[in-house]
Amino acid sequence: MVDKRDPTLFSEQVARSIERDIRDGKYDLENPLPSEVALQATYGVARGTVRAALALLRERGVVETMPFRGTFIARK
Amino acid sequence: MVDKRDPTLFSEQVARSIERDIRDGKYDLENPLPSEVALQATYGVARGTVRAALALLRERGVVETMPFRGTFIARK
DNA sequence: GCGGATTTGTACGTATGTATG
DNA sequence: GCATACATACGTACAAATCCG
Repeated sequence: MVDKRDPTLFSEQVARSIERDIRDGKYDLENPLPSEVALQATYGVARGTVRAALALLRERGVVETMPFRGTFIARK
Repeated sequence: MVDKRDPTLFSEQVARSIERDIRDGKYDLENPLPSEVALQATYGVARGTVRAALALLRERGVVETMPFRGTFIARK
């Protein structure tokens, strides 16, 4: 869940949380991260916010999105 | 096998691979290409995806499908 | 010619991602 | 935030035509 009293943008909060989960080995390389709809429910934000967070992680080289397939951890 | 981390659509990946095999002389003109079920196993995708790939190759004039008989290399 | 196996054709349903209003 | 429409992909099931022992 996002902290609504944290001045950090929701999208940034979500991005950091997802990145933390990746670093903690919560996800594997072969399978996609939870869907946008699932993440939306997990963090209690709108789907657009989830997409913004994923866009940040793409820019940072943390994840890669495969059209129609899902978002994966970026391979180095 | 299809590369699940390649952003190219599965159907496009399969189509290119089949076309490559044809150009490499892997198949002959007299006999049908491997069946959809065989290709499904070869590439690790659903049959619908194989059919989508073959549809692409038909549009490109690479193959011809004989209903209930099989898909053949297109005669020029 | 018979009957089973094979192959393509068709139709669902589900899930996901994309795009738009 | 929500609704709609569409595309890709998977899985399943069955129908129809063909092939072959």
